[in-house]
Amino acid sequence: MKAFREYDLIYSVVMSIPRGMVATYGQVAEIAGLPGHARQVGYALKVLPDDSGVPWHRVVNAKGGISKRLAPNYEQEQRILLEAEGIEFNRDDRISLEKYQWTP
DNA sequence: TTTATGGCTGTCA
DNA sequence: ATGACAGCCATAA
Repeated sequence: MKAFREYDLIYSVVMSIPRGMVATYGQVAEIAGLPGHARQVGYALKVLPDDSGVPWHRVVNAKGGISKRLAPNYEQEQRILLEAEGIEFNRDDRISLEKYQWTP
C-alpha cells in the first residue's frame, strides 16, 4: 500500500508558508526532505487542483520571479495573488527574496 | 525498459 | 548582469 507520495509532503510545506511570504522550489524541496527535487516540486504544483487549498502562488523560482510555464495565464494569476497578499514586485517583475523569502 | 519533457538550481565564462 | 551547460528525478507514452 502506498497512500503516501512525495507530493503530500510538498503540499504540506507549501501550506506552511505564512501569508505575505514566499519560498523557492529548491527550498520547499529541501524542507520537505527532498533535496534536489526542485523540479518535482514544480511538477507537484502543476498537477495540483485549484481547490486543494494549497497556496502554490507563494512558490517561486530561485530568481524570485515567476517561471514560464505551459499555460502563460497562470503567470498573471500568480502575480495577482501575490500582490493580493502584500508582496510587491520590482521593476524586473521579481520579488525581493531578502524580504519575502520564508525561513522556518 | 527507454525516451522525452518539465512552473528548477548551481556553476562557469 | 546575462547566457549556456549539466545535474537532479518523477510522470507519461
